[in-house]
Amino acid sequence: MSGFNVGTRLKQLRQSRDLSQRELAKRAGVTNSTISLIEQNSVSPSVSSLKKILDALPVSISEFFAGEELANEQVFYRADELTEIGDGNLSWRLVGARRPNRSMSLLYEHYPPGADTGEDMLEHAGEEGGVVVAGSIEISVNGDTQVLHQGDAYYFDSRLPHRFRNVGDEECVIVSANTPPSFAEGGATQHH
Amino acid sequence: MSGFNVGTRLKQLRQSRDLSQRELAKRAGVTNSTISLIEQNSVSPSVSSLKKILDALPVSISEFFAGEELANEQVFYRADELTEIGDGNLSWRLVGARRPNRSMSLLYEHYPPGADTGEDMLEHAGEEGGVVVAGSIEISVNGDTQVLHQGDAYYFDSRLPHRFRNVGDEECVIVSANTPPSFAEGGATQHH
DNA sequence: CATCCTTGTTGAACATCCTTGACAGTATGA
DNA sequence: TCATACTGTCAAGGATGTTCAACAAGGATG
Repeated sequence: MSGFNVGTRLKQLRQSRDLSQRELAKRAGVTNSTISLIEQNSVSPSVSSLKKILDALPVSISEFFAGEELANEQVFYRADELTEIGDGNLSWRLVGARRPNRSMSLLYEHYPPGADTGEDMLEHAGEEGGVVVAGSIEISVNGDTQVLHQGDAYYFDSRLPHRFRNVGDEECVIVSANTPPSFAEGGATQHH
Repeated sequence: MSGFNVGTRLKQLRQSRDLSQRELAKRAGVTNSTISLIEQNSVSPSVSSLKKILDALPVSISEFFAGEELANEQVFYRADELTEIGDGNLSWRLVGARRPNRSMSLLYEHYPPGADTGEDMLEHAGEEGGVVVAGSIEISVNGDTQVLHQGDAYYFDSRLPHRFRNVGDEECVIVSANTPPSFAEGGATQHH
């Protein structure tokens, strides 16, 4: 069952946009037969063909493939069920399992006064964003440093070097989300 | 530039896991030649082959393709900069632009007492999760109904029918994240 | 040094994907 | 009714992806 139903997914997307196989094919630069065969799962398209087709919808490839699996998973998490991944310095509570087959990870972060994410700037794949729920925090992204207060928010590409530090004198609470899940790997070297 | 560098990306992933082409090929059930050719971008693999290979890493296909574009985007958002998308009934504040080329959307949600997401159950592609920051909320997912309080959290596949309702007598505040971005499409019909 | 193992690459054969061009089914209108 | 235009499907062959088997380069061992 490695196949994943590419055909059905494509058909849904095409029909939701009210396109005929021929119309989509024309925009994508392939033939209608290609679309037909793929939709019937008669062939497993090459990535290049699929990309051409998705570009014409338009739908990103990652979007196309997002949202497989995941069912019969835990939905609700009581406050004391969140997995603690703090290191004494600061407290991060992860919503859900540590190696979830999920497209993002959700964190409930608590920074005591003076806490930070370490000396080095963090850089990793994915995107992250969050909302400051209480207190204030100093965030540096790609050389730009700002202090955010309650109700403020941030969002950036995690490949940009970044760092968090609580420069206030009260605890800072942030709810944040990262994609792809940063805490998926076993290693503890990579924070945030 | 429709190609996207599949080969380089695969090579990075393989090497980061300290696998040889032959070892990965063996686990994936393909030949080392296939890996070699793909990594050199000499061919654009079929989806089925690529999936076999990624399964062996393991890396999800969507993860593999995630993280293009996005740079020079706004990073920090002051509380009053969040785009309001409430409908009088409840207040949702979106972190970032309305049609971002992003892998998730981040929301600062405020449910007054009695507010809900409407009569019908919501169902859409993607995943969503959140943390209750203040107050309490009743959430139904796939027939399972729970009341979450401050510090509690949730995470589920958005294709499962779901609904939110504030059954308490104080405002409920939630920070939530959705993927893929739910508010990407222009239509206002689809909530959450 | 030779030997052995591993690495990644490549040509020829084979398997699969993709296009060409035709076909049947349905709907609209003259 | 006939014509036209649209829909999706399919067989045959050309184009592309994949395998098999051989090869060269590098490291380790003796």
